[in-house]
Formats: sequence, C-alpha cells, structure tokens
Amino acid sequence: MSHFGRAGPPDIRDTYSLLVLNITFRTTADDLFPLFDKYGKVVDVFIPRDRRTGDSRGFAFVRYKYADEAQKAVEKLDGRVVDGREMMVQFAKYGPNAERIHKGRILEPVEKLKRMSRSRSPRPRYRDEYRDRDYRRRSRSRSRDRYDRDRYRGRDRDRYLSRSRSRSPDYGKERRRGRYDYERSRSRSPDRSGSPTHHSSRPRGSLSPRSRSRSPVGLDDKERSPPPRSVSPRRRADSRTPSPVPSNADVRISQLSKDLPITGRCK
DNA sequence: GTTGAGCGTT
Repeated sequence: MSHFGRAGPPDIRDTYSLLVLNITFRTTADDLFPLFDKYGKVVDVFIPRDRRTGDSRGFAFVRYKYADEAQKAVEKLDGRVVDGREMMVQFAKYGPNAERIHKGRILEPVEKLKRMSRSRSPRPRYRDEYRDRDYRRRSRSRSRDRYDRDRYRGRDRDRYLSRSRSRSPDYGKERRRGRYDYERSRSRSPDRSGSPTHHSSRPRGSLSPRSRSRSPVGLDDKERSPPPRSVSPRRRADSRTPSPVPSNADVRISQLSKDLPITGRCK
C-alpha cells in the first residue's frame, strides 16, 4: 500500500528510494510526506506493516523522482526528530523485489528482473521466497520474537487443552487449522488473554474458590473412588450377614464337621 | 497501553 495508489507501487521506474529508519510505530505516511516533499517531488511513501497486526514496523520508504532531491532530503532529514525519535534517512540498498539498487535507484527494471528469473527457473517459488524473507526479517526483531513466543505458547496450550479435555472427532481438524485461526481470533480481540471457547468448556474454571477450598476435586475423587472400586460384588455378599438360605457348601461343611471325630476341631 | 534492528506493498 502506497501513499498515493491503493494498488501497490505506482511507478517505481527511475525513482530514487530512501530508507527511513527509526520512526515511531505511530508515524504514518501522511506524517512523513510533507517533511520529505519539501525537498523535492516525492513519488511514493510506503511504510511496511505487519501483515497480521497491521502495525507499522518502524521504518518507511520514500521515493523521489530525482536523485539530487533525494540526496538533499538525506542531508536535511537524516537525524531529524519526528515524534520524539531521531529518524535516520539513507538511500535504500535493495529494491521492492530485493533487487540491488544503487543510490536508491533501481539498476534493472523490475519487469526485466522478473522475466529473467522466470525464464531461468520455470517454477516460480514465490511463496517460499516470501516466507524466507519474512522469517529473516522477523528473527531480527526482538519485539516480534516476543510476539512469536506468545503465539507458540498459546498454540501449545491450545493443543494441550484440546487433548486433555476430550478427544472430539474434529480434533484433527482443529489442529490442522489451529494456528491460523488462533492468530485471527487473537488479532480480532487482543484484549482477551484466554481463548473464550476453551474457557467456557473448562470445568475447573466454573468452580468457585469456596467449593474448591472445601474439597479439592482431584483429592476428593481419588479418595472416594477406591472403596467402591476395590469392593467387588462377591466380597460385598460375604461381608454381609449370612443369607437365610445356606448355600450348598455351607450345608456340606456343617454336616462334615458334625460327622467327623474330634480331630479337625481347633480349640 | 507494550517493541526498536533493519530494506519493500494486491
């Protein structure tokens, strides 16, 4: 998104690109344009943003139509304090498609570069290139590292909960699309620290502190379950008072002890 | 409400 046209870079041929570093995360292209336009014809102002959050990444690109004007802007605006921060202005070293550029000027037209790379390798690995570039960029940023840590911790917790809660049939489905959905829901409502779906279906969350302190669930279940489980139906009948109808074995034993001499008697 | 080395938009 550029400042002028909503559909990507307007005309980047024969323009001179400046890299503006160290600007505030709140600084917009509208803030930068008047500053830079004072020194020449600004063709485009672009602030790269995080694709997930849409936040500024803290730097910008300003394209001039003429090299001398860009040079003057570098001299005049480098070190200028904008919104409380000293911004650094220098000529860009790489073009929009990672072309090497000299003094902010693209040496080779972008179309020619694209055609050349396409003819050399028929398979356009656009996605891979994009992901690699994004990964390199993010690994350099401490703030985004923290963001990723949180994201992965959330994903692990998600997996743990969905596994321990129950093995629902859509468990595989949830795990397959889990990361993306989690990011989307997170960006939609960043103020919620926990996932609402899991919170509502978590039984421990509904317990009040009073009932939990009186009888902890885990202990209660553990201490109550052994007696009924270890007592089998057979032993239960034995412990009870003898049934009015004696079994065959009992009758046999009593007859035996009556007929036997004194040998078998104890005491 | 948070971040802070660096090079890019549907």
